[in-house]
Amino acid sequence: MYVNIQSMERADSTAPCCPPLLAGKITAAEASQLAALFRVLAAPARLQLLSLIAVQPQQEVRACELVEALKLSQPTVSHHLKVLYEAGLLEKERRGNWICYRIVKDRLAQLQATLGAG
Amino acid sequence: MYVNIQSMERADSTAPCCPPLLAGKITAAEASQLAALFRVLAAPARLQLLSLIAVQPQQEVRACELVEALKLSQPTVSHHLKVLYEAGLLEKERRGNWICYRIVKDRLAQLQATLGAG
DNA sequence: TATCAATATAGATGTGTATCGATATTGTGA
DNA sequence: TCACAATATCGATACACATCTATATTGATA
Repeated sequence: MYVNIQSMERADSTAPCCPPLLAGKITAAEASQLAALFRVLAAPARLQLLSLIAVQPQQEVRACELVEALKLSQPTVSHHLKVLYEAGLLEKERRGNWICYRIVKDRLAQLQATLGAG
Repeated sequence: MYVNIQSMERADSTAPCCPPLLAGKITAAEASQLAALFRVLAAPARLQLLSLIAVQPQQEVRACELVEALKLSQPTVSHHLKVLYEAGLLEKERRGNWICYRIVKDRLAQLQATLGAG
């Protein structure tokens, strides 16, 4: 029972994503949802994107800067940004020709919380 | 640059696994290692296994109990337990005919820490 | 409106892995 | 030593997805 992360609905980053992993028996559906989120983090390129965005002075980046930094093709970077966005881990904003991405820290904190005992 | 999780060396769960994701620019190698760890958690069956082990009164389970609980074949469960073990997330101990698994909480805490700002 | 830069989508390809049935291994006890 | 139970390994299959090139879309500006 998998959730295809390439066709995920945009996550609601205000709602808690999942119950703590160790605090009680999770259901198959919960496991599937949580696994889909971890799958988003299970790609080196996406971790590098998050890291790169986090170290920016303004905490945000234009997509084109990330293409240069990652040494991956523009479509590939665009794909990864979309996956992160749809997982609720990034938010974006158009500024003229550019699209600027920021990390949604709350969402990351939620995910972090699931690894605790709750 | 991927790390094949099906042929991972047993992780040293005493050594810190990875730098915090948001505290500085991580290298491609660090991203690859960390992604491999998240890939271990990116399977619903493995999350259910962790959850099931965590709720046991003694915090440990025999493998055969997990087969019944997960409704997956015995070889499949054995495979997932191996992946979790090699990632350093489980430890095991033979007791006669049985093999008992326990969660390595420190390892999980390390992983949790990487999702923070460090 | 036409052009250009930035970003997104489409389609194709190769690889990793979740799952299974069949079989091997290992340890216990008769 | 043999039979049985628990676990692990093997080989095959199907599918998700990371990546690419080519192309479409979008917004700004001349």
